[in-house]
Amino acid sequence: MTTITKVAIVEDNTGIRDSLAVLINGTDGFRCVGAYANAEVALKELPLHWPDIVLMDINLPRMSGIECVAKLKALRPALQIVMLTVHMDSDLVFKSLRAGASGYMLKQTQPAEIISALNDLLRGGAPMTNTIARMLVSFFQQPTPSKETETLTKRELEILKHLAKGYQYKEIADLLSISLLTVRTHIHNVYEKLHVRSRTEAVVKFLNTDRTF
Amino acid sequence: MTTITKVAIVEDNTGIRDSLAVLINGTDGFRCVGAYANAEVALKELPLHWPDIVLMDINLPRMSGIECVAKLKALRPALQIVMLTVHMDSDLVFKSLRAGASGYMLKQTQPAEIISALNDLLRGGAPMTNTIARMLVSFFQQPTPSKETETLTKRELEILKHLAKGYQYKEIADLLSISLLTVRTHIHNVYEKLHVRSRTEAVVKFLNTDRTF
DNA sequence: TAGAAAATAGTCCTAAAGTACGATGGTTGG
DNA sequence: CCAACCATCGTACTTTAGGACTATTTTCTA
Repeated sequence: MTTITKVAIVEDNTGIRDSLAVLINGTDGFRCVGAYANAEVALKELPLHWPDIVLMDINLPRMSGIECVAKLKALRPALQIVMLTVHMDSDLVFKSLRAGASGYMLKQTQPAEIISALNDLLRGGAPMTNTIARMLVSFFQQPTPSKETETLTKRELEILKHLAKGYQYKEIADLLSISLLTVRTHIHNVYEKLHVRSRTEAVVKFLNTDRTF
Repeated sequence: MTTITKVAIVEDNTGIRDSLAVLINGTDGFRCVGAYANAEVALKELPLHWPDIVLMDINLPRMSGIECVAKLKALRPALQIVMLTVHMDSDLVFKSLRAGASGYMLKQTQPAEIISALNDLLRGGAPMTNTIARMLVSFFQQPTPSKETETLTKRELEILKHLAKGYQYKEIADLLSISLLTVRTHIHNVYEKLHVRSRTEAVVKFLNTDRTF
């Protein structure tokens, strides 16, 4: 069985758009089923014949590619989208991913790599440049230095986790079958160890360090 | 100039450890400068002759590879560490990254790919399997569905951000040069829109959705 | 096994947060 | 132009959180 993967392109530069279309149609197993110059047209046309994958430019006139991704994903969550861009702004990368993009490539990428990115997507991967991979990894590494929560005891950490879920003293006391007063004592100790003075500060500090719950 | 990249191995399985050493020493530009069977020895020996890269097994007797990574990174932040493992548990992946690992590969990876992972690291990348890349991307995508914060007005969002920094009503009022009463009204409206009943709940919801600040 | 650390519980008091209302300009899109 | 929304400020009241202490019982661990 030779399944054809349908790919659509959203890119305002005519030259690049056509090159991509030629590249895709020239590759076995892929077919370009649509090429649009802006987000508005894409949003109107794509739902008529859904492709499997969309190559999306970020810099589009009026509505940005990121906004377009969000809207497309809302309509069809299974759609796979790879962002294409010239610059690699970390802010845009994260926004794209949060909007629902599954990959992020630079426009100057070699044609062969574009194709391997598509194949990667089909195999359940998330194609991206190595710089972007490092950016994502850095996001997780960053919070580590602040090891203040490591000094917390098990019980204190447990209570802090409940705090981070929005429970109030009395609720935590009931959940753990201990006195409200004990809960308060623990929380007081947590505040001292984390050098904070309120629930919210403690929770923020906790969420930024121990993202393991 | 031919710079040699020094690589060390921490792996309890003798066979795998030796294979890796042979592979590395057999590759131009790389040299295996140490191979240790457990975390304790590695922690003792590595600081004597720091390598550029460490290949770290996750499943080690007693102290886990993750803990070892954390300790090594604390001693030498510039050290690059790639985790090696048989299974791909998402929890372990995130914990490894948070501990300071820069890459994450499976043991059954082809020798050639191990080497290309090392090269990727040297070029500033973060070598990982495509499944793991997708896991990282999914982490950012996940929060998106909850679009409740989108209904907030600019002012409400602004105040919510201050709440998320731990400021209290009076401080926010002073910062924005408005009345404490106004702050309270805004926050009250935020609570209604987010369907929460306390600062902490609102902040948690906010941090889980709008990680873009 | 003695000492330290952790978990438990308490009182008294103050400050902050939250609820439930009402009200007034200003802006804006249909 | 008007309805809807937004930002602003207010009163009266209740509830929760937090500070500053003290104190007992468990549970580790050196």
